[in-house]
Amino acid sequence: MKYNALKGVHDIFPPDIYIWQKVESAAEEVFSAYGFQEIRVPIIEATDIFTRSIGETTDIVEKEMYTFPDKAGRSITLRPEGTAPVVRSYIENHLYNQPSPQKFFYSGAMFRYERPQKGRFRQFYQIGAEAFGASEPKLDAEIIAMLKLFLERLELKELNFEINSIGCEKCRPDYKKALSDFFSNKISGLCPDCNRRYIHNPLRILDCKVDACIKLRKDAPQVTNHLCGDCKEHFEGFQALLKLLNISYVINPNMVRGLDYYTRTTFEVTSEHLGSQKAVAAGGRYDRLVEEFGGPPTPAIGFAIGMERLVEILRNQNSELYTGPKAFFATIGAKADTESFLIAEKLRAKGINVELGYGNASLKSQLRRADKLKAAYVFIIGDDELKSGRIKWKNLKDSSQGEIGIEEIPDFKGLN
RNA sequence: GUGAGCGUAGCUCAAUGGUCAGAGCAUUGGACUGUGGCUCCAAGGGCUGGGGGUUCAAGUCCCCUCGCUCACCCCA
Repeated sequence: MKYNALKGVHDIFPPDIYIWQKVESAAEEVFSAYGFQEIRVPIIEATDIFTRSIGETTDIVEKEMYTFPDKAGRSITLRPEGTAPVVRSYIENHLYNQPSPQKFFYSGAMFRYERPQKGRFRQFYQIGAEAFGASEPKLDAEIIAMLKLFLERLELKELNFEINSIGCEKCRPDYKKALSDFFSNKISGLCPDCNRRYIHNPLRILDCKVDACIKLRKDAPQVTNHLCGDCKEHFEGFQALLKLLNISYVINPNMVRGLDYYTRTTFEVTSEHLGSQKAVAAGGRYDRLVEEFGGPPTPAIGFAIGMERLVEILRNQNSELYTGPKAFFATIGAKADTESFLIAEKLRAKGINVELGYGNASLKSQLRRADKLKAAYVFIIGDDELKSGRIKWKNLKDSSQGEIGIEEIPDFKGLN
């Protein structure tokens, strides 16, 4: 019987795992500098948490969620995204009673039942950040700056920052109507998908890739021209700060985010080094969501980074991240084997990476393995060495050799 | 859910319908009885994704199925 991993899920192991670890530690480091603290929320939640936040008619909710009844018949869903659970936690734990703004980051697996393709999987990982309790554009700009610093820390290049504002509950209905009016006499020219979009979410027509639709929407009203006074002021304030920070960006008025809860600022970071799924990170404001979830009115903003997409880029530009053991003990005979085992324990207790020979292998094959592992030093212990108490060491990089007293190994300069 | 491409050794790939399906790399061992890399030698490793059909003969042609990949939809 041969078992395979399920469609759209993947094992992560060396050498890729080193890239993942590098990304995770960079996130923790950079986000902490901005006052974000880690939060860990469950992978399963009540289904309502997602249907109500993401939107009943979005594709995620309609056909992509892993939803099932638990043994008591409750509807459970594997989280398809991270914002809703964090919002739930924020309210449930009364975190709004802490000084505002409260900032959190998280990292973990998300699940969406989709056909896999490059940069898209059924179980995928996101690093996300959410900040609650401040509506100023300063927070929006801070979030972008943090994302940029994080990406720079990883030496990612050739990334595009796109921003937009999709207004609030006051101005968006007007814009939606203007858009519907504009397309009302063009429906027959739109692709079948856009005909559906026209009914459910006319905003989506704006990012259709069909040529005919692109032509028809050329003179469509732009959301940035339909913002109310407050939203306009917010968007301009946001941009002014980005300019002060020397962050280059483009306004993409056609950028529509897929989740219903977004308000005002939305943004996306894309890379040309990916396939069709080129968004590495994306996010936006969701000033109404906390209140809709039964919390106090609380403006908020967040984003998520697609781990696999990030790793995909890093894999093609990163040098070797693996470092081998500092010491390798090659032994001849049972007594030497035991002796090396005891010395290794002492070194490991000091945090030194030590590897041992196994399985009665010949000295030659032990050295070969040490070389494959990229060990820095090999210590050779046989009967002669045990008798004299002088252990042979060899530097595998420059082939230099020498001897050292068995008791002095923990202080050997090459290991410390 | 829709469309296209591809499935041969751990990996990358060969093999006009015709001997026992091969090579390079990787793995293990040896040449070198206690010194890695380089070189040379050898070994292990395959239900050619699975099933059915055509044929004297199928890795190769046909059908079905499963899987992978890419794209659409949508999204990180």
